[in-house]
Amino acid sequence: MNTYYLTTAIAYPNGEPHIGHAYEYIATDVMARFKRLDGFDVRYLTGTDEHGQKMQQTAIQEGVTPMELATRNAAVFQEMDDEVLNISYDRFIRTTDADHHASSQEIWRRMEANGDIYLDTYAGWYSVRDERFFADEETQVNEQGVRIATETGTEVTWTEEESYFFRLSSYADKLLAHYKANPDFIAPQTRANEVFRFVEGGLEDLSISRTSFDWGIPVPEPTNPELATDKDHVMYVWVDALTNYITGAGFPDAQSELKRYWPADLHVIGKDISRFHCIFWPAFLMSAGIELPKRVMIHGFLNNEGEKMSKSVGNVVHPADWADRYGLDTVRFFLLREFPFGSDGSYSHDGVLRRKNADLSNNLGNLTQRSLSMVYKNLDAKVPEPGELTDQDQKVLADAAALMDTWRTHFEVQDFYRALGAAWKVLDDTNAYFADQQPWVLRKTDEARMKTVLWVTLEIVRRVALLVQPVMPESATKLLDALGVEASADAGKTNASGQGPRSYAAWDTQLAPGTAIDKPTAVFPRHEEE
RNA sequence: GGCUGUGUAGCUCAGUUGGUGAGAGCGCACGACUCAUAAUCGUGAGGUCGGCGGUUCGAAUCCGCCCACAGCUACCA
Repeated sequence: MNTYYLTTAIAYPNGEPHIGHAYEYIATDVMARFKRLDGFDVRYLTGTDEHGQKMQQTAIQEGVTPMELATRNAAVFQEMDDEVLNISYDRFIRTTDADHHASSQEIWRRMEANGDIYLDTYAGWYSVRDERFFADEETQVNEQGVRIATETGTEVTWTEEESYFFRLSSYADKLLAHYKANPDFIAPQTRANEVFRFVEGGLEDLSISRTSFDWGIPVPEPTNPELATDKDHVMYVWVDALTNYITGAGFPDAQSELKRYWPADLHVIGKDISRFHCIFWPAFLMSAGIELPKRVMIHGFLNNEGEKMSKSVGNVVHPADWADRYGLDTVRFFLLREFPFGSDGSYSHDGVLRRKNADLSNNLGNLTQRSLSMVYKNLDAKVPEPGELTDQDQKVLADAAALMDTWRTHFEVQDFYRALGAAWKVLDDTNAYFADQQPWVLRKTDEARMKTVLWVTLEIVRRVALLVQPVMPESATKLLDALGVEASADAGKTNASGQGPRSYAAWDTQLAPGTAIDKPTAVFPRHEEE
């Protein structure tokens, strides 16, 4: 069976999850469910990135240990995945997991064995009060002429500390060659361009350890005596964070049954961390002699009515609030249907409402309801037997049948926006077809023809319902229930979804005449709110 | 400043390698129908395709300049 391994970025759990996190998890979930329904052996990894100075500082402020803080906050993310978003991850990895420690130390050893790690000093703006370094742009010179950290207002001084470095500089050409040979490695193109230009400008070696704090994975004992030191180093968090992707595939256990998943097919990330995934990560892997992931898909940020989401503006949306207000499936649908994945998006209450009422209630929901109602009331609640198909029947059926290939093509590049657009075009046409055929008139004049029209319509609804299971698992399941399609698996939640009447393998298994249906009820009620 | 993009109907956007009179969805107006979730179907509104200039028989689509907006320009994550 073909494997498909995909990941989200792991969240830094020093704050609460917001709709931006949810966006990434949902999109990745949709991709994972799609592949499972399409018969792939899928593994979906998500989790939390728990080390680093900020976690340690936050813990100190709150009077708990870093581990306690991490455990508490990781649980918040995991609960959101489980109880709010219905995310079908296969493992929720925490960078504090024991196997991840082993994995991170092993990739470090391999990079070292390849001669890419050396000991030197790292210089930067250091705040004694905050006990941390600040990047140049995180500092400013105040009115007294003293350089301070913008965030905390404390004085910073130019300081050097011992650090291990990674020879990133020697990987620029190799990276460029890889980008050129693998044009789909980074998407969308505009993000890829940014990465190319950055690398073309030359790369500096990267400081990959810290001695100024200890909340991290210890650097393993060096084998090369020149690297020996009496200081305690922990890994720079990005070394450990990125490595989660191979830990999730069983690294370094050569016997692991998870090994079949590497190289990953897809890393889904936000645009703020493209450099780490498109430059540092492949360089680390090259150094360690590990295959590179096949693709990094970079999504955009969500704006609230065109404005950046921020705590100070007070327009931060909590996923649970949205799910409660509109329904989870509506939220999932909206986020993928409203704007292209890879572009920034803007959401608003009116926008969600329009999508919900127009696309879900009026279009898909009502098409289902009007056709099922006629069957229920006039045809003894049994799926009718179609007669000879007219050109019009065949046209709409063929358009619906073509959606599977269209979706596969678009999903290959995570173009959920166009995939959904194509499906809704078919639904638009089907509503027009239904109105044009006027089955309510045929009821009195030509019952056989009415049966054909109703069967054609229901068959198209079946295909669309089957198709949209990854996007709206709950609602699609209700639609398939209403059509009397025999249940199989779980709408893409597990690999069991790859076969049976609700898998994509059943794409051409048409709706069986004679199937009993229940009294239809609205699957997508219009939005009601005071 | 440099680099990369974007700028098309009220809104969100499509528009292959330049070619019949510039499109879709939503929203809006009017009309039709009544199977259906006050849903659906049809018609329409007539937008200098950011601006100027150029190439061409012909450009939203190529070239140049300009304007506006966004992103990137490394080690907090």
